[in-house]
Amino acid sequence: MSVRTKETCNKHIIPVRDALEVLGGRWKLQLLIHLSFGPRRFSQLAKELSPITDRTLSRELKSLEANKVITRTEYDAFPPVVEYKITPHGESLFAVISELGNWGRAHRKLIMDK
Amino acid sequence: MSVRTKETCNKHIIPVRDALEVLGGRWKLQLLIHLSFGPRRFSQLAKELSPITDRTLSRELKSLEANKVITRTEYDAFPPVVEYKITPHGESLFAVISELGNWGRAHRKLIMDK
DNA sequence: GATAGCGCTATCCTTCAGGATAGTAATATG
DNA sequence: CATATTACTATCCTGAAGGATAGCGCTATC
Repeated sequence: MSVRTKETCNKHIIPVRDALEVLGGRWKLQLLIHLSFGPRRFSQLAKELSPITDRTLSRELKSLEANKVITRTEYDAFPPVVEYKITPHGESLFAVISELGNWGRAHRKLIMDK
Repeated sequence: MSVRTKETCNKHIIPVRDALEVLGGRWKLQLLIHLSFGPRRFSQLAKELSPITDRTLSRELKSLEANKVITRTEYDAFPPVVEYKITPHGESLFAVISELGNWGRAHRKLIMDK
């Protein structure tokens, strides 16, 4: 352990932020969970996550893909067929999601009880 | 396990969201980490988290207090003395913060390499 | 009497995530 | 020839988070 400069603090904080960013926003978590049940096509996700808009779904998928948490596979067909699928790296997120859920349940209990 | 209706999905998602909300935003995580080194006064936090504004610091502290993650203690003095301190419930967050950090570090490595 | 110190609150402003709506390419089907 | 289908993109708009700046109550010190 080194001294508590702003820099050493940030070194601890940045990876936490990175993780929070991957999960952040209104849709990424839901998206991930739906994809955890198996690969999905764009329109299928749009239905399952309704009322998400196409624009937003498209952006969120790109963000997850950029973070290598899902893959995008395009098949040569018309109308287009594109499949989204969780990567092993994406799977590894579920351990921490489950920890967040455990804390969240304890939290809810504490807050609710008087 | 029950069927995968929107409702059962949400039941899993909501506590995760609760946890993410407690940590969310630009400052709460930093605030928590600084408080993990010991109780702090308002102006002390303002300096340590500079360039946070008073307005924002005040709101963030209230949010953490409402979530019972910190306590606020007011001493009878002038100029005012107010002390903020992590609760045991707040301490319990650090386990999941550390998990987030671990995933974040692995993530950064994966994304950076090639 | 002016100024400083602490822990705020009030007002105004900017930024940005995400919603609403519409349009596109290329083919198949009626 | 019109229409449907799929996976998007383009444009415009709203609401909410958070920044900038100023002020307040009460006392102590110069």
